[in-house]
Amino acid sequence: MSWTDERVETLKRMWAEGQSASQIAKELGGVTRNAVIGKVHRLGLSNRVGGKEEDEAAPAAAAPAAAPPRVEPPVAPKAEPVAPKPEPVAPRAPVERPAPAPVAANPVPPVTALPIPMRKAIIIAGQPLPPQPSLNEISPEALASVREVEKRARKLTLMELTERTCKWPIGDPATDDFWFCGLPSLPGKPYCEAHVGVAFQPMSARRDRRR
DNA sequence: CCCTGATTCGC
DNA sequence: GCGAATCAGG
Repeated sequence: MSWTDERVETLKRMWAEGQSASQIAKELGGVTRNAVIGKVHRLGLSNRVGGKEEDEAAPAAAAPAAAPPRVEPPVAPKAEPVAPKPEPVAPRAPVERPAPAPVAANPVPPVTALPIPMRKAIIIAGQPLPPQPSLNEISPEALASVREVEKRARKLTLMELTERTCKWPIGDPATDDFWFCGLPSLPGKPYCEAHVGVAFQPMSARRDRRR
């Protein structure tokens, strides 16, 4: 494989989006993460910050101003089928803010109101999300197992998931009370043993249990 | 052990 | 220019 314009473009885009070198390498295919990192450096965009190099006289303080973290509209936990190019939900990193927006419009800045910033309830772009079967469709044994396991869940965030961590979502995506199981996933499966148990069920058992 | 990016250096 | 090997770290 060679670095065609198109591949370089993809590299630049994903790197700008904050994707890791290994993720980019997987997307591109035919290259290792080392190759990606090497290319990144050669392109001179290793330092993910600063749109443009040097300029030391940087404005000492990037005044807080605290305006960006507005409440995001709750993202519907809809399963997104894996497509050749899963991309749609990636939150574009606002490299540059066009305009500060009408800050003055707000009479009294809520100093004490501290909006929870990190509530990235985004949809995973890897495997499809589990159907979250209703309780009466899960066998009592599996259910007990899952509840037990969820106490030991590693509570990973979306960004911390890898190919071998359980991607079973726990909690309400619309709140901060949300994380992913994160326990070791079964080889080739997106979930850990317990969650595979509730994710993949024989149709017969499923029908028998359904109301 | 899983992962991350940074650097080196033979090709 | 390329990227495997290696380094340094979480």
